[in-house]
Amino acid sequence: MAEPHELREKGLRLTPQRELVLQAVRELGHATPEEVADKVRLTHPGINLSTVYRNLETLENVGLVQHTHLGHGGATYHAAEELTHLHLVCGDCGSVGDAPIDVAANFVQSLADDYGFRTDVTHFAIYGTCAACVK
Amino acid sequence: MAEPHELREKGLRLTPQRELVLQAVRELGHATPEEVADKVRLTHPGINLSTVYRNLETLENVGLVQHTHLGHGGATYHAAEELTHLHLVCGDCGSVGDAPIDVAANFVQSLADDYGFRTDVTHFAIYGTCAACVK
DNA sequence: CCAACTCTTGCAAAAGACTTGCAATTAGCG
DNA sequence: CGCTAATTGCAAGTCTTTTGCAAGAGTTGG
Repeated sequence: MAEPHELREKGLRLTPQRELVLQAVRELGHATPEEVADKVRLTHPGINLSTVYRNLETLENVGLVQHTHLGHGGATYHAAEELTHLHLVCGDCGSVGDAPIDVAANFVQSLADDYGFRTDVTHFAIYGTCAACVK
Repeated sequence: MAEPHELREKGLRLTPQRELVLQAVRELGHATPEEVADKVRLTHPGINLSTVYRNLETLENVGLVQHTHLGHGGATYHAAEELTHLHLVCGDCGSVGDAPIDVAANFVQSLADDYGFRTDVTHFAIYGTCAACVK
């Protein structure tokens, strides 16, 4: 096995906690630190919440995960591979839908052209009312 | 004077604290609850922070102010009249720029057409890097 | 103008979310 | 195998926002 483990490639130590946190983020799609901790605890009950927070931060620094703000208070984490969509947060029912980034392409372009603003379109959630609640 | 004071029209009691909070939000453009409290305290030192929180909530319920998420943790409040622009939050320098809503018109339309999602474009901040920091 | 009825305020405590200091543990390297 | 530095667990701490409750006001009807 010549697979140097992605974590090591990033210059990180390979600890079970770290792997579990990354795996949990990937499996959950998007989740708060608390949810990640719960997920991890299913198989590894002893893990500490601050370890989860620190690992999320570390993993974000090396680009394996990323966080987004879904409106309320806390951040939500995603695996980097998954950041190919926008989040449509419904203020009524709280659901989080997805939409491909392309939908925003023109918008992003306009901001760049008119304001010189380089938009990180995956970082923010789009807030509104989902189709189901509009009815 | 047949002016029934906008607050009373909304069915709210007219208290000095309430007026001051509303006025502070209007003068500040956009501000966190903490900032509103500081502003109000300049002229009315005794006001309690929880009163500010409660009034912001009350004023939001009747539609005189509204809150937006600018990325980090806390909410930011705006006078309802002012919600005619987007917020461009720079992740580098933390500045908050404005852009007219029109820039997002196409984007909003696409989301409505393709996903039936009715976007509240003023509720979320646009995250990215401002022109100054891009350089 | 007064009394009664609610809505509001202040205060203090509490809850929630995240951070930090520190000692013990452990991964990675020679 | 043994060392060094990164990492973990734990506890305490910070910061922001919320909540319970009694005291204090704004309103309305009389």
